[in-house]
Amino acid sequence: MLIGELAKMAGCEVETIRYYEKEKLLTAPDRSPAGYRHYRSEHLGELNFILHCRSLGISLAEIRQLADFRADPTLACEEINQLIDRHIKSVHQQVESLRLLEQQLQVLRQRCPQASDAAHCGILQTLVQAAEGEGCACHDSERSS
Amino acid sequence: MLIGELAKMAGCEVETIRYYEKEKLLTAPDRSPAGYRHYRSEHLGELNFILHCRSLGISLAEIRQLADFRADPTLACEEINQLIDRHIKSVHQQVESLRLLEQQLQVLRQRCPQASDAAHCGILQTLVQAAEGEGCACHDSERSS
DNA sequence: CTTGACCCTATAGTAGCTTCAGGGTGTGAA
DNA sequence: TTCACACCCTGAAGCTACTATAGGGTCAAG
Ligand SMILES: [Zn+2]
Ligand SMILES: [Zn+2]
Ligand SMILES: [Zn+2]
Ligand SMILES: [Zn+2]
Repeated sequence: MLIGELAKMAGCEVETIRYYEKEKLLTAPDRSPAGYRHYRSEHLGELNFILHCRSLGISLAEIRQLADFRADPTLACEEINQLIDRHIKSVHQQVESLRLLEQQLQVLRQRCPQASDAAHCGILQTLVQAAEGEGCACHDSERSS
Repeated sequence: MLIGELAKMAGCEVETIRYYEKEKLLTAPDRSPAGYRHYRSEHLGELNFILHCRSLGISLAEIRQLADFRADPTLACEEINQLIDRHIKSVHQQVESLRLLEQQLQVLRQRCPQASDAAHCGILQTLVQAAEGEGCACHDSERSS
């Protein structure tokens, strides 16, 4: 299987595969005399493992760890669990801060209910006033709520 | 006011200020004979404007646009509103996808209720099986829900 | 006249790819 | 056979928004 076919089967870009190989996440395949990479089904498994972890937002460094645990399964379950726990925590924090952000943006958006020109844009006014240290609707709502 | 004082007043790093100047977000200040940057209160306003926008997750490219509207306020309120609307939409999408991600991670986590060794780690097993194309608890819960 | 806190520039590093430049390979058709 | 075209290769640069590092200059106090 050539790299383009592997990419199609796994649903990723050719460049991504080469990148994972360079980063030593994917074991290097055999090469044809012309230098073409030739993959087998085990490579598809490896690649899917990486892509699946990536779709869960797991970093390449963490995936490297997981792959090591996979290769040497005598220990480390506890570490795997902790890795996922840490990850859940950080995703949760991201969700919380983005939700706050969304609220702040909506408050800001309401400052300009109908469009006129920039001189009278409530959004721009709010941003400029905040820069002058006068407090802002968006971040003040955080305290008052 | 020297760069260190400005940084302290605005609550950012000195390097960040120099970076914004290089990116033409901040107007270049006068220099002392020795080459030191000397800032005035208007610079603090500019910098606070940028930092406040950044705290709302607005990109530097978008801040550049907003600063342009601020400089030439004859038009463009509608564009400002649209910029914020687009931004709210993208933040909202991020929140949604991260919430889904958190759910998936929690499903995955439950596959390993108690630690033993990696060979029996439900998390690792789930990830490996998913890579073999057998379907996974984490992403299948998406469909079943 | 030296110490230490500050300032300067230019460059490289971060994450996870994507894109580009500049070239080779392999196959089907004219 | 020779051409076109799709695919493959490498190495380097680009993306975001900074942060860090190297190597040096300035200034006030003691
Ligand atoms: Zn407006
Ligand atoms: Zn605000
Ligand atoms: Zn486990
Ligand atoms: Zn899954």
